Amino acid sequence: MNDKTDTRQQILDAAMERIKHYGYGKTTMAEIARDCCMSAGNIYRFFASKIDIAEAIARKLNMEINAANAALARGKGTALEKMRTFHHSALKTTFEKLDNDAKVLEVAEVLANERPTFANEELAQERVYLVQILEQGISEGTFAPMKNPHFIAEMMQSATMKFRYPQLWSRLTLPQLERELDGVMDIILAGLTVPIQIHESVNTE
Amino acid sequence: MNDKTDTRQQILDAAMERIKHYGYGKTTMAEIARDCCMSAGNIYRFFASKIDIAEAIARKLNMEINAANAALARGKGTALEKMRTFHHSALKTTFEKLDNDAKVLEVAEVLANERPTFANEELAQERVYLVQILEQGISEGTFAPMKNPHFIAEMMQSATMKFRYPQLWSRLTLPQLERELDGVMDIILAGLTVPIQIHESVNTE
DNA sequence: TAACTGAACAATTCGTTGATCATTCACGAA
DNA sequence: TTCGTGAATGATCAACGAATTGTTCAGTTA
Repeated sequence: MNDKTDTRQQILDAAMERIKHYGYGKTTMAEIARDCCMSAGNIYRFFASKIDIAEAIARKLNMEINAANAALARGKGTALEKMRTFHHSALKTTFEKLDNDAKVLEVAEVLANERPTFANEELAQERVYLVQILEQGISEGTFAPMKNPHFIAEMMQSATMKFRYPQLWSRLTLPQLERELDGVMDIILAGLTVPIQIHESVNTE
Repeated sequence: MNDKTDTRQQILDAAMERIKHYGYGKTTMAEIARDCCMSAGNIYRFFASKIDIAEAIARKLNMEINAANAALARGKGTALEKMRTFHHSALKTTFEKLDNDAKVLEVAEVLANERPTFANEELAQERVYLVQILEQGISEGTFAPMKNPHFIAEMMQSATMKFRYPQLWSRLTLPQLERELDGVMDIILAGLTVPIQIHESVNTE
């Protein structure tokens, strides 16, 4: 059983190395196999398809981010500070990935196309930490009590969606984006200090 | 001089008709010319390029939207109502365009690539109306006085960015999107009732 | 039995070629 | 001069056979 996970890991390492250098598209199963001194066919005993290898890699990277977010959520600091830090480091991580090696972005793009639910899983996981921070803020008295913190977390993700998609940053620098994110957070955090009004339905006709 | 604008308009009409039916890519200059009983070369006496025709069409459509927004901004109703209506009709318009004929979206995409500043111009125009509504809200006492309404308007656009890009709506229905937009607006509008705190700088390291 | 191979197959990409199209321009008609 | 033509040009696109690559599987090895 340990053999099995070892070989699996070996394949993942070889794939990660190649993808970092050449990108997902230019990395072939035969090459990954050669790096592992095995046949291409044998890889399929460990991964059902090429895209599954990419997914496994992404899942690993995300686990690190989630661990950092978990630490942030339960660590020292006010809920306000944590909220800002949370979103700022998400932005910074994405930006630096884009800056250093665009290869990571290629994987993200392919994954978004072929595994449409994967990004949603990630967002759902992130919301767990957002809810923790929201609840801390409520018990601190910074945030007004809210009926459904999970829904609020979803809305926060919605409002900061722009900062997740490099395609939407037409030539903006990191400082510009950070300033913009700060502005959005100013409004949102102010909004959370007030009891949220349930809106009346709006007629757009 | 009137001949000139007439011919120009004739070209625009023919182009719009063809693009609506066949899309931008599948509409050729020769076809537009034929519809106008002229040679393809002659079109270039009125438009510098094919993409300029698309831009002129988009500019025309946007003028209508801007007129509606201007009417909304100066019309009856509270600032809160107007803010919601403003964003809801933007969403609804985009959604319906997507639903009815995806051809319009093709034009938007090509335009975004070849005329990167065009979308920014549109956003800037939209902000003019947002600022008017914000100022109405301030004088009504609904919104807290703010140092820079124009910046706030920019942040509102940032936070509602998701609702402008159909590519980000992975199979969401209009009611789902509307509910989400309502949630985001709930938080933002709540935030605007409170004096915005200037955030402290955040260290993400 | 479990791990693995390599040939076979199907799907996708690639490279070439011919056609189409946007754009230009020398020239003609009004 | 103004409005227009239509042929020439170079860029882009579509088509299609060839090559590459992802995936499967009968069979070999240990």
